[in-house]
Amino acid sequence: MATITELSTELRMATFRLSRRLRAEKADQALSDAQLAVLGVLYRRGARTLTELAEAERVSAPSMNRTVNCLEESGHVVRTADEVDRRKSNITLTDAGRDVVQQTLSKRDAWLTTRLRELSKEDRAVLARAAELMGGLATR
Amino acid sequence: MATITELSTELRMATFRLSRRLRAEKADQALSDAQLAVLGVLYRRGARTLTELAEAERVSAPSMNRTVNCLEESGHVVRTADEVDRRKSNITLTDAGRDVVQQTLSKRDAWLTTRLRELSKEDRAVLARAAELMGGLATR
DNA sequence: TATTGTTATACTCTATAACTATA
DNA sequence: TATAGTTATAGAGTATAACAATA
Repeated sequence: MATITELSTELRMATFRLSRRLRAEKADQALSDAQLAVLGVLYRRGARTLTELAEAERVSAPSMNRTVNCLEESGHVVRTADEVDRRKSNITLTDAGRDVVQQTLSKRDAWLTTRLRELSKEDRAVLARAAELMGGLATR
Repeated sequence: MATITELSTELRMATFRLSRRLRAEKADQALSDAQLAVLGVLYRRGARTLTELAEAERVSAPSMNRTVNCLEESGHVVRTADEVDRRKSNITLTDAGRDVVQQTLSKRDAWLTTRLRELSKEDRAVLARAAELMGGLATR
């Protein structure tokens, strides 16, 4: 890779290409991408407030509120009033929500996991570090 | 990174996150992602019919029809009746539509280049290799 | 006053079903 | 009959503005 500009173009194209390919592999049609993303955050990081979820997904609070409402109505999450700060409500996964995450994550990652297995250990280490860096780029 | 499945999840999320951030860099904020994607198809592949655009973006014909209507009203595309098969209409970019695509591509690269300059030479090398690997994954 | 969450409102994207025009 | 496009209708995700409750 000769220049930073060239790296930029290559990384942009590779990111869009992989993103598009991964989106095409969407397995569970019952839940939307936005809903599954929220369940994923709660699954990996535990209970979160509405504001925290909105920031994590970089959407507005009213937008996240609507998504959480849907998830609450479908029984995948519950709101619990915060004991200390009563303005807050902690949003947690129900057993059903946890099951959905566990059952769907493997489906969503099946395509990618299969391809990652074909790579060397060293290449996977590169991608692991790259995932961290890409996450950092996006939040800067 | 303990398992390949975990790497898969992290890489997928990082890819979606960076993809989303890059998509936010556009020449005209009034254009949605779906609209810009259609302009991109027309820019790269030339004139297309409604059905072809719907298939390219994997959405229904009515959904694409609505998106094309918006683009037509904003002056980014034009419909031209097909001379041979009068059921069809060929959708083409206007000069304004072409400008938006070109300006958006350079704006995205500019954003990414700025962030890449803040990284170490080693981290950029990781991303360069990762871009190659990601490209390979997507085409496999 | 500031923060957290919600409601009100509006726009886009998405879909399926049904319709029109043309082949 | 079949195909290309459109209209009708409805649900989800997005936003901003304004509000209520609490700190």
